[in-house]
Amino acid sequence: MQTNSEDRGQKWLARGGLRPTRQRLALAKLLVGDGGNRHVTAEGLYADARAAGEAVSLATVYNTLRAFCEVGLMQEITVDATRSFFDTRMDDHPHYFWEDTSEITDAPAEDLVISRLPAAPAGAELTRVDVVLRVRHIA
Amino acid sequence: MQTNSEDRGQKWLARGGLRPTRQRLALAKLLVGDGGNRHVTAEGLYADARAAGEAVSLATVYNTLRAFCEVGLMQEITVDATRSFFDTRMDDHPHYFWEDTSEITDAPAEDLVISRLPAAPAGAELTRVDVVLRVRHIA
DNA sequence: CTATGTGCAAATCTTTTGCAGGCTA
DNA sequence: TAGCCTGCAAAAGATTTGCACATAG
Repeated sequence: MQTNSEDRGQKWLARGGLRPTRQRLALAKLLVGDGGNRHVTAEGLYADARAAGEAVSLATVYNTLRAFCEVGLMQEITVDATRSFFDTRMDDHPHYFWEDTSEITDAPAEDLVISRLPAAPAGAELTRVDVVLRVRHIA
Repeated sequence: MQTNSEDRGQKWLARGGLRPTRQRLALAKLLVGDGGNRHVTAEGLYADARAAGEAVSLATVYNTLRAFCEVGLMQEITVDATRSFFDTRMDDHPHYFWEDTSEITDAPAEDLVISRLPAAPAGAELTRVDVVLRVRHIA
């Protein structure tokens, strides 16, 4: 129901310590309102917001996604050199990247087992391991 | 020696079935002349070419890298949303991405063992598995 | 000779930024 | 009220493209 998804967005936003402005609440609701994880591009979220009748500018969508990432509410996923994707799920998990439609979906983390991993080179520390399974719809 | 690296570039180019123009030979020589694998950006290779005294335009570098990828001489690596990287090594291998300097280096493939991998979703086929180890220089 | 390839500049696309006005705490 | 936010438009980067000229086969 509506109220529930609004609450969820509000709490989520509060967790990041960000001011609950109208625009941020609207975007938060779109992002976590239904509970599921979303993988969005700035343009895509902007389109969703407009479709939902929310008045938000594209620049604000960019700034807001960036802000959400900075406070640890989301993370950026790099799979396509031409577009940035953002994920509401914060744990380290693998993704499917659909090359023909440029979409991202979660891959089942329990089905990925890395039994050996290269160590970080001397003088370096490992910050994250990105695993992207590139897939394509069968013709 | 010079002749050797020129030969190498020439043969490499021929393998792709591309016409050996002056510009392509120059870039090929820079890319595979010393035998090692290179990870370059268009801007970076352009700078190298100019430094080597080769007259090549930036647009041609872009077009040429794209052409090399199309004929299977190189592959694009996606690790940074703002820049495209190209790799002369064609097998599927992991990379280190240095977050602080935006550089890419090869990670030892033998140290990566994936004992279980998520299957491609129904109706899809797996084309590649990208593994990027993000690292950072220790302060 | 004909099809490709090249170079320049302009165009495109995504993302960021400057600045004036608006709103939360 | 003070400081953070927002929106618009302009700026900034990276990459691509149109078109006239050059060149490999």
